[in-house]
Amino acid sequence: MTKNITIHDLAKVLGIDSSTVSRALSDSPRVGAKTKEKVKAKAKEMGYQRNLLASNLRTNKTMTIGVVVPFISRHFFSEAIDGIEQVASEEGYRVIISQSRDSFAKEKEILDGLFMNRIDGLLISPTQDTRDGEHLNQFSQNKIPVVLFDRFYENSNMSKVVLADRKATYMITDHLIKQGKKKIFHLAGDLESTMYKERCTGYKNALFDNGIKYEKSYVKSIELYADNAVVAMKEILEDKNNIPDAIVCVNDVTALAIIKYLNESTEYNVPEDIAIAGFSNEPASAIITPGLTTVDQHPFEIGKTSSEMLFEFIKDKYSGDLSSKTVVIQPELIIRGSTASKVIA
Amino acid sequence: MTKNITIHDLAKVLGIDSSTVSRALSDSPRVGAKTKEKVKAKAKEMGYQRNLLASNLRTNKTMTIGVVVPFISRHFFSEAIDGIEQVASEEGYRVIISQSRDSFAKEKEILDGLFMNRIDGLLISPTQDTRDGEHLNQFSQNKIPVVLFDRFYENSNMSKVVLADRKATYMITDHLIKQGKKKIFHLAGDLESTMYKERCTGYKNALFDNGIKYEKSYVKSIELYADNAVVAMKEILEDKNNIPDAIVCVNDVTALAIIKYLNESTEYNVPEDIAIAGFSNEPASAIITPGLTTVDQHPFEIGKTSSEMLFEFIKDKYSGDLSSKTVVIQPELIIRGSTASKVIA
DNA sequence: TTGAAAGCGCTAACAG
DNA sequence: CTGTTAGCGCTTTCAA
Repeated sequence: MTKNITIHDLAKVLGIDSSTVSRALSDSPRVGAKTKEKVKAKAKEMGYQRNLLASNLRTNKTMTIGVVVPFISRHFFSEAIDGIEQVASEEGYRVIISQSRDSFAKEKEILDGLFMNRIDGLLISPTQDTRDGEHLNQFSQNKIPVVLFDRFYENSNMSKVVLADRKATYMITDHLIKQGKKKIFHLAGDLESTMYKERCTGYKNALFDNGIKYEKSYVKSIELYADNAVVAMKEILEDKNNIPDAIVCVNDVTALAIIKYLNESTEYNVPEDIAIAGFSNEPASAIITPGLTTVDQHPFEIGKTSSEMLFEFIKDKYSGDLSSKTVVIQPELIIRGSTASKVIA
Repeated sequence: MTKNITIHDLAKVLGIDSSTVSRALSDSPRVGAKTKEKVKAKAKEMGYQRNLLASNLRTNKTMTIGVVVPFISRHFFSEAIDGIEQVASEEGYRVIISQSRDSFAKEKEILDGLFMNRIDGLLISPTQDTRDGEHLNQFSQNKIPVVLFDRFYENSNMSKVVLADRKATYMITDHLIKQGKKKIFHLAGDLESTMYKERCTGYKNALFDNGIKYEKSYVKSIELYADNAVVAMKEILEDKNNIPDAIVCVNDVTALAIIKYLNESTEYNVPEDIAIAGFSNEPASAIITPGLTTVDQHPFEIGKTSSEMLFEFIKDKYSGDLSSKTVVIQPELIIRGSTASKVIA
């Protein structure tokens, strides 16, 4: 191990004090121009690389933010991370990314680790099971700003950037109604979760505003995997007297699976017999035939916005209150063939 | 800012020395059981959180690895990162993830930053433009292990985990030939890049081994975006006397775009008239109709394997040489409808 | 404009 | 089993 060279090594070689070297390297105005040059030249020559561990310990800043998401590889999160990383990198910050795999215990562990590493700020999209922000207190108490994004828990007064989930499903459902659909089912996720509850509410509200009676039995709550969606669809089709003419799915994966299933293995066609709508605008939704009507969550923008908010807080550290702030990102309805009305189709 | 409490605070309260506290907290065998308990209880009571900056500075280890990829949100990389993060987390390491956006300058900047943060190991999938490993020397010189994954540069003697790219396109091309295709084009990427060159070689070799003459004009090198693929396809179709019966695309995005274009806007159908094959097995390739024949790169496994290799090196730090090691991941041919032969179709 | 000196919070000899 | 002591490499008063 070639010993890393330090400011003391530089100082010795140059015959000056290490504090001067330190100042020179950080462009302090309190050091002579010639000295500065000499120091920098020597530093480059000797391949000096500042030890940020020492620097951070001293200054109690790390220029690093933590990001915690349930699953890194999910389209939504990887796009959001892209946005976060971009902003952070412009601000000169590094990003530590961890995934909780939707385990509350792991999330807690990660947060402790990040705290011990003295991150300057935290962006987190909490676990499904995260029902309160107890484990985030260590950050707030030490004036380390926290911004939640996408997911959050109720009664939280922390700052957050979220999608107008309710509005999104409202837009979709309303669109279906305008296409002439009457019997609209909703394939929901876990209704204990704030997010899926909101989406369900959007669906209900759209029905209500259009004078359509809400039928509780039209809402099927499942674990959101492709296979489960097909199973649920089969069950729905068993009641021949009660075949839906549209289904509002709470994500794209289930919607895509249902389209494939209906078109390839049943007598029902999409969209002629049953219209299908998804949620997320994943890449595949533009590829399938017919194209999947869905809603774009603008994940990159959510990441970017939450990250920008975080840096506002980081910079305001001394000036202001870290009072709760909420930004709501607007969904965008993407209309494709899977919900075309019979007339148009 | 509630001042963070330190081992000294604990020591004072308990009336013992801070070094004993330190030992107790790290479960050193050289401290009494009762003392250990007392210390730990007090630590929990007072909400003590170890300052890893100080610890790391002292031990010269950070329990952190760096990961650098061109684009975080690309399916391949986000899956690979998933694998990396999983292994790292099991090993008790944190992961700093950065994206170079395929800019060599940014990559260099990132690496300097990671070095200054004294990461314990580095996983990197270099930029297209990275032609040598000069900027990686600071790591190797300080015995910080580096593992390249997916991409690498030629003449590098660094350890790496890569896909058998050449074999992958060989398998695809061979499959097409077995399906009776004779006039097989290749839609390639930048042929200056090692990876795309390899893929092109696989295509050529398969032709050769099957006694089919290689026609230089059948290889079109483009920037790999959907739009460009369609443009290239149009150009190809202009020569009515020379319509291909199959196209080996160097990625899925271009293949998907071409299938959509051919089936929706031309007289040619996939696979009856022209068979199309992709590369990557992205989610959408299973969704499109017909399904896209492609090759799975096992990105998660590539990430996992490279990460495991890195930790081997990290642990071997004192025992052994960091000699160059290469693991080649085998591609998996995924056959779907887009290359079905006329007979079968 | 520069130097001297202290200390961030922790760990690890060494000593007892 | 526990305490003393030194120091990781840096920044930052304070003094000159």
